[in-house]
Amino acid sequence: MTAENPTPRPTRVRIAPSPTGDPHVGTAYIGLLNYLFATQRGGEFILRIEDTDRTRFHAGSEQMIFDALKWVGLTWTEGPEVGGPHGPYRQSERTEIYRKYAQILLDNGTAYKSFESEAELEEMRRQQTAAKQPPRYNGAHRHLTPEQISAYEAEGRPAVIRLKVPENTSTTFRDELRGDITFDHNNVDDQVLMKSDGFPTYHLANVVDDHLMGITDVIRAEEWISSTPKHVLLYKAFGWQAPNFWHMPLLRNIDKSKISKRKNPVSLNYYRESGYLPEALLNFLGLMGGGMAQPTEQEIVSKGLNTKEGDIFSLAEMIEKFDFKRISLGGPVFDLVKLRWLNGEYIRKQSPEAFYASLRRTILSDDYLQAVASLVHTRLETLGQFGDMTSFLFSDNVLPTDAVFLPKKRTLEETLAFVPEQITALESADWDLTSIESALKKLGEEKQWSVKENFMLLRAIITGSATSPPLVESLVVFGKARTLDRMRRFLEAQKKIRR
RNA sequence: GUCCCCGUCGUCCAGCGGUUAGGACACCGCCCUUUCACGGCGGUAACACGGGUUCGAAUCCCGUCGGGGACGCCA
Repeated sequence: MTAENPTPRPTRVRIAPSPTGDPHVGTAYIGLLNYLFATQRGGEFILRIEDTDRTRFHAGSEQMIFDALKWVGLTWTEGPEVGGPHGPYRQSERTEIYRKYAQILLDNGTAYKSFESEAELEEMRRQQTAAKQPPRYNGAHRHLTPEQISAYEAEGRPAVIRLKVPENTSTTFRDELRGDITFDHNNVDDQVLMKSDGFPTYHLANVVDDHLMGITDVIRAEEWISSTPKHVLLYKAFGWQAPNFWHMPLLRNIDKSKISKRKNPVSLNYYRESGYLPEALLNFLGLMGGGMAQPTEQEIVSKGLNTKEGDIFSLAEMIEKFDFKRISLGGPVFDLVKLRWLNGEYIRKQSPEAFYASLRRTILSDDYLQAVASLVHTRLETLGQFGDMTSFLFSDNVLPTDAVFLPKKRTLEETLAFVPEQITALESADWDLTSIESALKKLGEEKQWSVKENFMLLRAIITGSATSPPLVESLVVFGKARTLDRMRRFLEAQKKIRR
């Protein structure tokens, strides 16, 4: 049952991000790891878009993912846009393929149709949870007769296709970092493989695609361990050789929970827009998990290294020295403080020309400066006032005093409780004038905050002042990632102050 | 609740049966300096706990505890 690897195949790995929002730092992390793995073995690193969830699909997301990965310096040889021999590389364009393979499973008895509605399933899980049972599909439609199936279909009831997990056995697979892991099938659910909308779930799609695309090694985050038995079962059901599995530790927040936007800037756009150098970010990501050997004492002496230089390395050095067998399994905390130090090291090492070029590429780009200029054009009397009016757009630390941000008729408590609501509203807004404005106004109406209170609070948080260029226009210029980050930092700062 | 993974300074890593348990970030002190930053020097700080195995355990085994993840017609 253990995945053996009798015939050596050329290494092929992939990352499979989902276009549901901003490009995620975890995507860059897993992307880096896959890239290193492939490059070290002379293999291929491919990019596949997992867009099978229509409800979470976000239009601009795919392009942002491409841009962000290129920004950090990763390149792939097959993918959407690039093409390749195993396309299409967008799962939404492969639905016929999944349908065909789902039918194979139906035919060979390793999957079955299931007709419960989502509401019924929800109720089932609710009862199980209430009874302190693990929530799990109860298998009611596992053994439907052909007649019953026809009857349901005649009724026009939508069906999903589920994996028929064999009873009274277990699945063992090898994790290349951890060794054998066994799951009793009592703890493996009859996972939905095809949704009623005709799209596959991740589980089916990733197995079919990985096989068809010749993926030899699946390097993904640890959160996938518990669904790996389902994938192994699928490979078996198809009679395919399973790839090797490498589960990487999860990046963590300061409190050790899985990294999340609530507690940590997680959008790669944030890092780009607030002036992190891509080499520094990549270097930092390479530090997470400890795949790089630290220099020995002799090396430090013979090469005249500063001790801290053991933490500083380029992509090329990672390709040369990164060792997957060295990866430590404890989830690393993504520590912004150390990232900032590292970034500072990179900035200090730049030539004056390179440093200036970096500024011109980001915080002082023509695009940015022009956008900022149009914000204050009619408001200043001398050009010298430009800085006075726009400094908040060029600062990283802006903190309003109570007197500035606290609305006259609101308590501190309700104000600090309202800010997270603003954050949530802005998170789901497209970043343009009308979307931002309507998101904020809608929230204000729901929560009985006047437009004035609502907007002045936000103005204070973002600009540090009660006077500023037009708020929403300023937010558009400042950018979504930085705006949200500033709001979260405001809350953090308040928490510290009040403690 | 069930299953799975993990457990060395606050954080990131080193250690892989015998070390005064090492480095980096952060923090503290001193030096450099018109200020700040950089830089230099020094310091505080960890093997979760309990049993084994062994002449000897941070290192191997078991248990406890702790942390995390998964349990979706999300990925």
